[in-house]
Amino acid sequence: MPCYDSPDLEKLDLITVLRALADPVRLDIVQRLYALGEANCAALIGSRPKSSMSHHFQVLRESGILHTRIEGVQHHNSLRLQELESRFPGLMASILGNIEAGQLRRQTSS
Amino acid sequence: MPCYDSPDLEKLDLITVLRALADPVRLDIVQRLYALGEANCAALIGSRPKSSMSHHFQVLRESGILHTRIEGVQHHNSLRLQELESRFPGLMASILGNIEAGQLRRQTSS
DNA sequence: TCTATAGTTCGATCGTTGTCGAACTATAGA
DNA sequence: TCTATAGTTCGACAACGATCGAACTATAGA
Repeated sequence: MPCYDSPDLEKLDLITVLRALADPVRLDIVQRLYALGEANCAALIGSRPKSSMSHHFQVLRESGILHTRIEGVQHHNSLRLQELESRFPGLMASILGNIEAGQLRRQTSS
Repeated sequence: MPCYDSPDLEKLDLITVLRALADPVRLDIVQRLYALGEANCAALIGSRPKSSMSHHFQVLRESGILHTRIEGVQHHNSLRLQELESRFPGLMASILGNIEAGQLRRQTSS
């Protein structure tokens, strides 16, 4: 099982990112992941089947939104906020703005 | 032919807006519309068939991104930047940021 | 080595959406 | 009233994407 290397910054495509975010399940994953900081898949699945969620994680990974760190049998997911901010300034802040305004800038500027 | 009333601010849905933007043809329309300020359909069509473009305009209208002012036989389209900014702060700026940074704030704060 | 756990891959199904030609509607101008 | 123009609506088709069960892979722990 490889280490899921994330796509390079300059390869991130706005359409791809928007499409990845434009799904209720994935937007929920992104927003909860933001609240949690880092989480494994199980913590984000809820009641949906694993195969469905695995698909959504794959879309988020391949679009560059999500980074997956493998530790043993668990996959720790986190948002690539810095990379996304430098590639598409303000985008994630506006998406996450509904949750808690202002926190993203604080988090990414460190 | 009715006057295409735009959906109310509080009815705008983030998923719907993101889905509307997550299409290359529509994102192109939005970006060119931003550059032009206001334009009729013909000015934005390019080489595509009218029926395809009419579909995209409908999606953009119904999602709340676009406002259509009817004048005689022509439909004048413009972005609802103020409304979008107040409903989803920073979203359109980040989408349009690739084009010309800073101009959106200047335009919407007037 | 055996089992449980975490997550992926595969394949099928099904609803959604983009595309486009053809017919239609409505307005402006001759 | 006739014609041209601007754009919509309809219907068909194809492609894509979400969902989910079942089988699979890989690691941790007993």
